[in-house]
Amino acid sequence: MPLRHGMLGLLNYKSMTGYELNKIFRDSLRFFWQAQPSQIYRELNAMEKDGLLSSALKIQEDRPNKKIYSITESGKHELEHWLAQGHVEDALSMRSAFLMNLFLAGDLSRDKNLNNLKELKTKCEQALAQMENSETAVHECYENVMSADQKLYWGLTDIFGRYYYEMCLRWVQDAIRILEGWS
Amino acid sequence: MPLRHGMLGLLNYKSMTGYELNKIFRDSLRFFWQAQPSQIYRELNAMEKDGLLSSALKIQEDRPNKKIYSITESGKHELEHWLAQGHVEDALSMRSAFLMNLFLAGDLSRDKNLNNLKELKTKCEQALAQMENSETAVHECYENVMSADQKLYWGLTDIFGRYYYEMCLRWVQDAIRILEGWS
DNA sequence: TGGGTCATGTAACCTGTTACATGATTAG
DNA sequence: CTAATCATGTAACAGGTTACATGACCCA
Repeated sequence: MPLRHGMLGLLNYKSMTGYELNKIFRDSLRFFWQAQPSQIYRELNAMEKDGLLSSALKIQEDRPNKKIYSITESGKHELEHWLAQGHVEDALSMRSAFLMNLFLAGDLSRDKNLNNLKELKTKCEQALAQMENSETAVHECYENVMSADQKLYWGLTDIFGRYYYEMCLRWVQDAIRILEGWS
Repeated sequence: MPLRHGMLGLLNYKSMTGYELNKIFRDSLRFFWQAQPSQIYRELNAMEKDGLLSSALKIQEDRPNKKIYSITESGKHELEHWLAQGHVEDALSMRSAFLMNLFLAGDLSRDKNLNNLKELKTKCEQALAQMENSETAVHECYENVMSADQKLYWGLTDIFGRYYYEMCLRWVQDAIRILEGWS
């Protein structure tokens, strides 16, 4: 359950609200996991019911009240147990509507397919350009809360992202060349 | 709905049973989409109810009876419409329990993390080795049913798979070097 | 005689998505 | 004056997972 354990891991850095968790998923973890606010709030309830979290209501006057969640001992054990698994099989398996589409794209005109691939090429370039700035994103957010070890592993996921986008760009360039050369 | 349209696309090659569809997902499409038999049978029912498929019962004596599904005109339109979308945004977004794990792996001992990465390295090498033989898999299955165009696009997904596994291998080698050089 | 293939599913559950609702404050 | 931010959720639905059930045939 990566959503649950992702949230657990973030709350292990520091206690926070559902709203803050949502921002982190949206701004920093979106490369490898996406979550809607509705899902986060539902999961927080379930996790508290399961004893992995405790919550404290903070009453505010100028802004809406907030519920600050903290990880419990039981939550820390659960997190460690999950982390030890490694989830290595998962790294090589993907689910891609895009590849499904491409696999079946023989029924579509080559022009349309070329256009789609060119659009993808642009997206790849944009994603790579954005990565140049992203180094700061998590950094700024956690500079003070993350240990050297934690930064190291964050860096490894960042490299994975770069490699992935570079690979996609190389692939889409090759694919366009093949389709164009083929007509 | 990639499952639905994937099934539609396969039934556009030729009519077949849920059992055969399941085998294709398991043997040929598993790189970019996975599906349980239960899900396939449920979806077949829904698709027939929606008028995208028709079915004919074939009674057999030595083996269990089978229900052979065929794509309808309405199903072909639906498929074309879905294919035209391209689903390009989807290509760059991933969901990976492995990367979530790694992102939070700072709480785990470096030894355990190194072991996990070495296991991944082996898996990458195996996946690449398997790919050498895979060229035959879909080929044998569809040699006769696929048009030249269809084979072309199948080839592009195959190249994507290769590139992906190669990228993973390069990454995991770098990651191991970084972790080892760091202690 | 035991395990694999053929062939169908059901039921319960878990996870993810979409649409909606509220209402104050603050910055442009 | 308008849009964004803060902060919480609910309800309904869609899609994916796991466990189970049936029963004959074929091969070692």
